[in-house]
This record gives sequence, structure tokens and C-alpha cells, in this order.
Amino acid sequence: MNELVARTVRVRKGDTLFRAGDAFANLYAIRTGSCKAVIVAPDGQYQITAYHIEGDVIGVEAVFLGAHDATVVTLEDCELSVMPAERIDALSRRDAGFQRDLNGLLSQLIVGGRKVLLMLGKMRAEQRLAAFLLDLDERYARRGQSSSDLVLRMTRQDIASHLGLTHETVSRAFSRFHQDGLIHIHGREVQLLDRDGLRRLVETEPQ
Amino acid sequence: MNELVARTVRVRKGDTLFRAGDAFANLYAIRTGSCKAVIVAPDGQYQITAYHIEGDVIGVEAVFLGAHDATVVTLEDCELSVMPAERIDALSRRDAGFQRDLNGLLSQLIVGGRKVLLMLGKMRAEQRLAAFLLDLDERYARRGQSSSDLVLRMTRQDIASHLGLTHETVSRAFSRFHQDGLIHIHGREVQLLDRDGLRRLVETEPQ
DNA sequence: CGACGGCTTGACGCTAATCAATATACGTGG
DNA sequence: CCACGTATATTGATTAGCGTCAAGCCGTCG
Repeated sequence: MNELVARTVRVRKGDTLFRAGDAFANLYAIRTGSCKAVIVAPDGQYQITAYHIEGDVIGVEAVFLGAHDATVVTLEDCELSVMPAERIDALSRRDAGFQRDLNGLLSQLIVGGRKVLLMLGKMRAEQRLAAFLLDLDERYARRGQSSSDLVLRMTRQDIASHLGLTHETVSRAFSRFHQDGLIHIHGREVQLLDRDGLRRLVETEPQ
Repeated sequence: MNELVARTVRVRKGDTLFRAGDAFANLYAIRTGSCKAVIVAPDGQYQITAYHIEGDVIGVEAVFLGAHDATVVTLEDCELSVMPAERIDALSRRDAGFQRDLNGLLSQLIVGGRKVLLMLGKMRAEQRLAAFLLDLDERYARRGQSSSDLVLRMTRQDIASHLGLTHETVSRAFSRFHQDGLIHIHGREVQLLDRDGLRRLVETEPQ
């Protein structure tokens, strides 16, 4: 993996790594910081499709498509590993195992997409937010950062867009979780107080 | 492509091709008929993730995952081309071009997934149904069957599940389209009378 | 012909969107 | 460093849209 990294770069909050439609030039891995991926429909409708954190690899679908299908913007100052397309092509040609790794990453994308599908198709507002928090918590835990404190870098509006809601609804759901003792929240700092409670909420029959 | 097909089989309406979790054994291509793909969450929640028609290749994500992530059930008697896993592996090892084709199919899956994401996240009921009809129409047209008559093989319930709605809402939307002169509908036979009208509906600002 | 599953339509209620008013945090320039 | 202006967040009031419950119809299949 390390031989793929040509260099690491620092980028500022709000910078755009690439836009939907851009030819595939680099794969990025986040060393520190976080990003959002957003798709924009022809009519201006937009939706946040992903929230990327430390350790995530960004832009994998472009390896095969040849172009990016989403725009990625940093949510804070970031440090990124840059893996140029040529190196990736070269290695995947040489190493069948690496080719399989790439396919694995792609497949994970698909499976992840299915999860989101269920969420948007069947869950109600509070369930979506609870699922979002638990997913984020789990991803941080997998990186070894098993603190119950999260710092959200996205605005309420971005979280809302990601969950198919409005920012007011997200805000209200946060407040409700807080007053129910499920979380502690102050601005963008969230502390999960009762993971099981949140899990129960997600699994509750919606109807 | 043809050398991949080991045989063609006929299956009856309601048969299951494979279940979520099954090891990848075959890729299927639909010669005639149609199928639905469904995922089931641990708590029994289910969602139709795809509606496959003539010409579609089914189960691509399993090539890389090694197992299927959805259950596929036929909606009518079908004739299917069966492409065994070994042949696919063998050819993709031998032929880099084919490997790329496979990746292309996967990438299409991802892009298609993004479209659904926007639909479930941002559209209201009638927009979702209109988008569904237009998509289906376009897919049939691409197969050369450019008639404006569609025969839906899914029940209202299945369509509803696919769109993240209830069957009553789907039924009402159909009725509304009919009385607005956008479509003609009788049971599962749909005729698109005003594609532009439907398109305008999809692109209407929801707020 | 009867029974059953699927479809339509109506009445009603709940959830989340919308509109609106503050409150808070944040960034910028003086 | 403070003051101001602007983005973000919270909360309330109201409403639209869709889900739920229920009744009746249609079409199919045994």
C-alpha cells in the first residue's frame, strides 16, 4: 500500500479535492481531518452521499469509471495521502492480489449503499439520526479511537441532506436524544451516553 | 460473452435464483421475463432494491464479494442464461479486457445506486413513481422495445417497497397520473401518454 | 362459483416540512 | 482584540403529505 503514496498534502477547510465528472487523477486517503461527498442533480438538487473520516480511502469508484461521480470537499484542514492513478493502474496490472483488494473496496461501497437504501426507504427521522451516530461511532472505534466523544464536522444542514431530512428536524432529534439521556450534545460535540438505547431506537418497528 | 454461458434454464414464476448470503455460484442474464431483488434487515424490514428485466445481468456484485447480498425472485416464468463462477474467474484471469468489463458493470451499479439515493432522499411520492416509470421506459427503449406500453410484473406493494412508499400511496399516484392524462393504466398495464409531463414532474422543485 | 390476493378509494392522524423568530458561534476587517 | 455581519442552530407554530386503518371492488385460480 505504502508504495502507492506519492506524497502527502495539506489542504485547507472548504477546499475541493475533485468534482463530479473530473477525470480520475488520484486516490486519496485521509490521514487527519474529514470530508463530505456531494452529488448534484441537473436541477440543482444536491445530496451528501458520504462523510469521510480518518483512514477512509476516497474516490475508489473512479478507478473503474475513469471519472469521479461526486464532488468531495474538506470539512476542516486535512492531511491526505495522494495515490496517483498511474501507480494504481501499474500495481493492479502487476499484482492480482491488489486488483482483488480494489474490487473488495468497491464491493464494500455497494454493500454500504444498500444500508443507506434501507435507511432512506424505511426509517423515520430519529431512527436515521441514531443509525448515523452509531455508524460513525463504530467507524471511529474500528480506527482504535474508542472514545464515546464525537466531533461532527458537518453542519446540521449537511447531516440533514445526508439523511434525507431538513436541518430543523435534525436539530429537534438531537434535542430529543439529549433530553432522553441518550446523548450529550453541545453544538457539534456529541457524547453517546446510551448506545443500547440508540440501537433499540433503530430497531424499533417504524409502523 | 457467449462462451461464458454454460446453459440456459427456464424457471417458474416465484422461484428464487439465490438468497442473500449464498456463495457466488452463477451470474444470470435474463433472456425473457423479469425478477426482483430484495434485501431483508435482521429485524424483518425488507426492501426491493432492483427490478430486473430482459437483458439485465444479475448478481454482479457477488463476483467480487464472493456472496450475494440480496435475494432474487422471479416475477414471471423466465428464461435465463447461466454463467458459472469458474468460467467468469477463468476468463477474467485470462482477459484483462473482460476484467475491465466486469468492473464497468460494477461501477454502473454504484452510479445507479446514487440515482436511487437522490430519489429516496429528496423526492416526494409522485416524483418517485414518475422517475420509476421513466427509468423503466428508458431501459426498455434501450433494448429496442420502444413501445410506450409497459407491463409491470411487480405488485403495487413491491413497487411501493422499491420507492420507499406504501402501496396505497402508489395506487393513488397512479390514479392521479391517469386522471391528469399523463398515463393510461389498467391494472399492471401502463401506457405513457406524456413523457415530458412526467419529466417535468420529476424536475419540479419539491419545496 | 366461491375464495383469496391484489387493487382502489375514503377518512383520519401523525410525522416531518415549512415558515418564522431568536439565539449562538464564527469569521472578517477595522 | 473587539465589533460587526453573516452563517449556523434552536425552538415554536402551522400545514402538507403520506402512512394507517378500513371498506369495497376486481380478477384470477382452484
